[in-house]
Amino acid sequence: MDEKKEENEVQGLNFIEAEVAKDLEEGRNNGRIQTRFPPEPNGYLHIGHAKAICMDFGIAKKFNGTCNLRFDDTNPVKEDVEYVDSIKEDIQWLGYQWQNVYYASDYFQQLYDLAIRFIKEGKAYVDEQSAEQIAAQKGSPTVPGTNSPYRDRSVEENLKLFQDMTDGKVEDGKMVLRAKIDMASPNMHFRDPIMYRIITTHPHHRTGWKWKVYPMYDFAHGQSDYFEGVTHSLCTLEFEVHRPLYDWFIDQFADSDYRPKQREFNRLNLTYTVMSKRKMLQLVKEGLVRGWDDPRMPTICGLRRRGYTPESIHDFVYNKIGFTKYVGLIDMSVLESCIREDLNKRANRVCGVVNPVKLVLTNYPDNQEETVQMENNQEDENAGMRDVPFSKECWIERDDFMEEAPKKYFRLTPGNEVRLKGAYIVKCTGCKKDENGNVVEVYAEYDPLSKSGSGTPESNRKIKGTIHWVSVKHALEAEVRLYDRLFSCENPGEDKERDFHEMLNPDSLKIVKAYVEPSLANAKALDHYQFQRIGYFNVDPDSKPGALVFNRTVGLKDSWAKIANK
RNA sequence: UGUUCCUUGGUGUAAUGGUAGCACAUCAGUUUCUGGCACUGCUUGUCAGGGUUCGAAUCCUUGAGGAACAACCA
Repeated sequence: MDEKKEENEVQGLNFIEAEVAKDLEEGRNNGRIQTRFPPEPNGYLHIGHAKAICMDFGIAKKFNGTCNLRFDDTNPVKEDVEYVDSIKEDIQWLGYQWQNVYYASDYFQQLYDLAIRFIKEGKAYVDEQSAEQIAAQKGSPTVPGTNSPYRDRSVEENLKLFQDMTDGKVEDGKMVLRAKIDMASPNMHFRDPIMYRIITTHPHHRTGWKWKVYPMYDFAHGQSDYFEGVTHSLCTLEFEVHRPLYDWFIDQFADSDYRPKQREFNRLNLTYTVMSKRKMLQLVKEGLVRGWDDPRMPTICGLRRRGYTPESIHDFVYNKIGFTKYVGLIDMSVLESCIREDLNKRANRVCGVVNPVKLVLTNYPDNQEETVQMENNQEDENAGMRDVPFSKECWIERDDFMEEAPKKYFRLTPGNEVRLKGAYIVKCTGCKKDENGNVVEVYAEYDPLSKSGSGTPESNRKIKGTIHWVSVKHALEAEVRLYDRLFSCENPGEDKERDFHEMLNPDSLKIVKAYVEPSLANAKALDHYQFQRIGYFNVDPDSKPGALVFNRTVGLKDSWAKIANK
């Protein structure tokens, strides 16, 4: 019985959750669960961070623990408050709330005192070689390193020199504090890792000019976890090699059985985009995108502006990609299917014509107009109906007319009938072309008895094709931004041969003039819609009444395009 | 020729010694006043060899392939 129950509990847990469950069961750290999300405030959060956020906050939620936000702000050269604010905003938008906000810089004094203790115990020394010399002595993964000539200084000398570093008496780069461990260790991270370096050129965004020495990641992260009482320090796979050092540092000074546990999971890689901060920064700095929140960026703010919902991202992370130790590459189509699924339920349907051509109903009275009713969302029974004006001339998609159509083309072509969504059945009679052969107007005759919902036998006729439309007289002009993948190759981050710029998709953004139905006049920023038969769109923050701007979040699946391409 | 980690359909992920399943993608249908949604069905998989076992994707072993690590970055 008990065995059965245990099995059920382990079901559906990823490997990290399973380990946490086990720790809990064994009473590790008094049954306490505490995690942290530790971003460095040197860039905007991206979808890969969203995965880590779901893990860190999700574990705390699932096991009744707490999760804190801790900024890993140990390098003032790169960090800035600008990023602190955006990071907080993005986490909350994703639907998570931290227990406390902490900063690694909160622990600068504590870390410093600990460094002094290491020196006094003969476990750290001041090295005054150049970065190049130190690197040369490190050896390589296959060749052991050699000891620094300064490795065996006296405690007193080390203490004095570290004090000089602290007091700003030493120039940047002239001295570092290193842990004295093992220059021959097969793990490179044990070859006397640097604990402190001197930075006097930049003020810290929180401590100003107070400190001249700053701790390195390996000496700051694990210790911060320990000071805070973190029980599970979850991070990505590249830190796996750091784990023995993480444990080593803590073992040197821990005074109880409590131990934080670092565990690693795979980071997210997505096709047709890049996730490295360096490359994203390059995209922004070089103006290759319009900013960190450009809807083509994989940033949280970019996805938000693009029309992604927190729910869709959560579904993607938890139910679609999972957490493992295998470094894979997720197809963008998986993310796209998540947002389609979410928006299918919540986005109201509207008519928007993105590539317009005029349709004239030759037998419809010239000045007549009328109102037809359309369902807002047939996937949501509470969504209701709306009125849409109809008249003799309508904008329709260029793609919905072909003078000479192939088989299985169910749209307008001379002699063929289609249903104008929510209105009438019309029969195509021809078109007008300009001197270059471009279609400028399409002609059709409507069947007055076929009005949708009228219940007449004519209205109930089965017509193979239904197209959307917007009355010319009532149409609102809108700017529509059609986004496509940012890169034209699957894994731009991996391709070291080709230049980054060459791999960019030149058609990642197309801006078009579109016509939308008048109900959209007061659409608010970030509102989601489905432009029927076209795709999901949301209102860009640039949008204003009278100057509407829409972003294409993602297109609808288009099985006609597949047939047509064959 | 070091250390650590990884390898299940095209992609990602389940199966925790006992029926290899799911999602996305693909293909073929049904349905449809969205060529959407929904529904049905097809195809495709345990990296290789050896061992333990009544039974192995799972445990052991050898090999192959891949990743991370040589920043005064995190």
